[in-house]
Amino acid sequence: MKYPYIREFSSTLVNWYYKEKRDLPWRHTTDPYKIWVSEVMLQQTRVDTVIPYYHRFINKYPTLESLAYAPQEELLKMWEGLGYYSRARNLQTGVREVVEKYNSKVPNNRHDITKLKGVGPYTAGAILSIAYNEPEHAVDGNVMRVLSRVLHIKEDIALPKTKKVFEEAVTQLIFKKDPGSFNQALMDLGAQICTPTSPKCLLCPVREYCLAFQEGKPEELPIKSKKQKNKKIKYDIYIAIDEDGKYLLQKRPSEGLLANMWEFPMIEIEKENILKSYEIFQKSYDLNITDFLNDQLLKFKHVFSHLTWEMDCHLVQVQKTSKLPKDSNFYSIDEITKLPMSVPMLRILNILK
DNA sequence: AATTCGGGGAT
DNA sequence: ATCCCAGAATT
Repeated sequence: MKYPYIREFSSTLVNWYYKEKRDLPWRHTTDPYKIWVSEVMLQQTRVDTVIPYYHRFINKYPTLESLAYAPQEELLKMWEGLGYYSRARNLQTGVREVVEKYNSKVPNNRHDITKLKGVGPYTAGAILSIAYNEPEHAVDGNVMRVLSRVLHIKEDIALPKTKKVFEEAVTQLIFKKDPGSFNQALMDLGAQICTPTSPKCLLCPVREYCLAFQEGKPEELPIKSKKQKNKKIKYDIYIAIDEDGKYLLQKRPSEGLLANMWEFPMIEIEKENILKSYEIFQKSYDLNITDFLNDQLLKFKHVFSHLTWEMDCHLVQVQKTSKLPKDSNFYSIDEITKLPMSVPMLRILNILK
């Protein structure tokens, strides 16, 4: 399609951004490493959530090298509560690649930077445009919403191939004097004005260039199809205390959900189970429950994006055993506090404190 | 192309 | 409850 107001749209948008942009921590630097950290944290995560994590993370790991040499458990602890923990592991992998293969210089072209672990099309474009002033697209959900309205694009944004349409659009629209500001302006507009529901069109600096506003129904765009189904899994959680008052913890596998994070032992409740869950627990950890201290310590749900855990927590006294399974051990509360744990496990830990 | 990965805030 | 957020990796 032809969109006749490219120059006016782009300069108007950027001028609005210069005047109205939010004062965010990562907007005080052009260090590609720090921009990288911020962009990874911001993946599927709100600005307000990221800000305190960003400060603490940069304070702890101010340089590529400091992150490259950090112990993974310490890194995960820094990421604790932020979610999508593979982002942290992939970021460290990517940072190590830069230190080793690129002499600690973050690549300044899409070909090389996209090869880095955890750096996809969006993050590549964000780093290149913001840190290196390169005219590269950075299309996220925000940008697709804004441009679906401005350009009246009715293709399903849930389909992977649709993103190309927006990437090509940005490539044509981008403000080449200041690509980083242009990309961030699109996102700021999406966050503050062109919101998912009830967009503030009367405050929009580019509404006279917006085809959806002219059509009268900007809130009906973008079009997005699929909704994911949410499976439920029930667990009995065993908070097991030994004779020394220490608690049994299990480290999760190195792949999959909450990889390498610690948790109180979880026994999935399945209908076809013949044994009671406490029997399975005793058998798996090769120990004996000597006392059921509290069979209704805490019962709650935790909702992930693609599944829900229903957790029933039991406090039990156990006899210490010398043959615990791999990656499990007894720890004091102080020791537990230093280990990375998921939010539902932190909730249990808080009850114990 | 579809699924898997967290968690929280807005509606 | 539902949506969606400065997405990427895996299948």
